[in-house]
Amino acid sequence: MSTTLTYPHRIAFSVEVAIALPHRATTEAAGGGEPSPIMEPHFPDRNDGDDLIELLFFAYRDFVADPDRILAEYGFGRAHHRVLHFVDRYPGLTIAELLDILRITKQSLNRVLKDLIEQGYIAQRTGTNDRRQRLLFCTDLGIRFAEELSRVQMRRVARALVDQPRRGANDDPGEALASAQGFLLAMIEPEERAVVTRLMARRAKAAA
Amino acid sequence: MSTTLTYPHRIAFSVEVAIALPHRATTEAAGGGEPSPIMEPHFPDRNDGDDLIELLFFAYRDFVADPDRILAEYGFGRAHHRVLHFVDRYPGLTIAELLDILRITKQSLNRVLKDLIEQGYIAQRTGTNDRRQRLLFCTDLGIRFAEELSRVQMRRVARALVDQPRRGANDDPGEALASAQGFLLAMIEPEERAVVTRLMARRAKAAA
DNA sequence: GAGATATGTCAACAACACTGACTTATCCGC
DNA sequence: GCGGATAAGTCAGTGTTGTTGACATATCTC
Repeated sequence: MSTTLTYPHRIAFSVEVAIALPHRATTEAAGGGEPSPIMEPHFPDRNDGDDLIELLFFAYRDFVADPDRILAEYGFGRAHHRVLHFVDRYPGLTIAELLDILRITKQSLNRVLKDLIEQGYIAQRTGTNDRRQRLLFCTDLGIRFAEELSRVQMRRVARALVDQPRRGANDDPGEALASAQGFLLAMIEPEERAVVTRLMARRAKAAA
Repeated sequence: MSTTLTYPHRIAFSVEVAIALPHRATTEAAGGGEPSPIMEPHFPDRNDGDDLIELLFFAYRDFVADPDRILAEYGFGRAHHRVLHFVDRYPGLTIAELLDILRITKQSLNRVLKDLIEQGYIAQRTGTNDRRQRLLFCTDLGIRFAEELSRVQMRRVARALVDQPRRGANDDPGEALASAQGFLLAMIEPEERAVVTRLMARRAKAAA
């Protein structure tokens, strides 16, 4: 069986220019007299940066539109999805951890969490180490719902890696995956990157 | 002057597995009898897809947090930013075009647009070809404000391309830019990709 | 036992999206 | 030039999701 990869849309705008400056220039080594400015990376052509900013907007717009359609059928919103997703993927998450992930207030979280608990998608258990904590878990119903929502987003992401226009010899979707993960991770606030990787490592560990 | 590129955070989770299937398998060519299923791309390891989904969430979360801080000082919100951004980058945009970009209702747009017009950031001109249209332009004030908001996002994106962990020989930030643009474009709804590239091409043309 | 911490809750409010209905100005085809 | 379609503006009501501020309860830690 022969298969063909199709690249339906090639990028029309210029991508040839590179970032001129590294994150920090090591000018300190040169001499002692000059002040040591932190060199900011920048785009030689502003349009490149703007294109990326806009593409992120468009990508996210369509990325959330998929689950939104399903959520509407259930009478839930995006906020419910986010909670369900993280509880599904990180069983035993505490309220405090969830608040730090979502960056919302306790009151905002509680509203949607209460909906999900009352309707049987999420269950709470008192922490064993610390009985003040409420550990969050998905019920079977919750797992199935999370799965259904995940499916459409997974499909879009997988398709993106396949459809993604290829540059030169870099023709491997595994490369595309690593590349996309690297870029998105680097978009996260630097001090927060370790927090995110640690969170995700937790999942990898649980699977093993 | 010698410079060093620093790669502060390497990805800890596995990225070695590839997408198994192309967007559409051309099984139609083989025979007539079998139904022709549309083969969906998928992840051999679900965790890879989930990681990407979560990274997109975290990246977007921090990406919008930058301008949000500035907007709060001006008494504006995210919705104002989106309008200002697109009007700034695509002068002469019509209401209908803006609605299609933002995917919101006329009423939602009007509320924030009115704020921006009243406070002198955006001006309207009646269309010349079609006098029903209201063409949108940024005032000098609007351009400066858009620039200020753009700067922080541009900084994050440029830094991401430099900080992004490199895979093998692929050590060029220009490559990283093209790669990120390709991925994000491919995340857009397929029928909409051409619309977006056409929009962006408009800007490239205007610059020439 | 005292203070810190994790969580839950009440109330009010703001931003931003929605629907539905209606108006005005303009364009385009006959 | 008339009539229907189209671009835009507006009024009114509603829902989701975020916020602040204040306060209660249970539990941990010292």
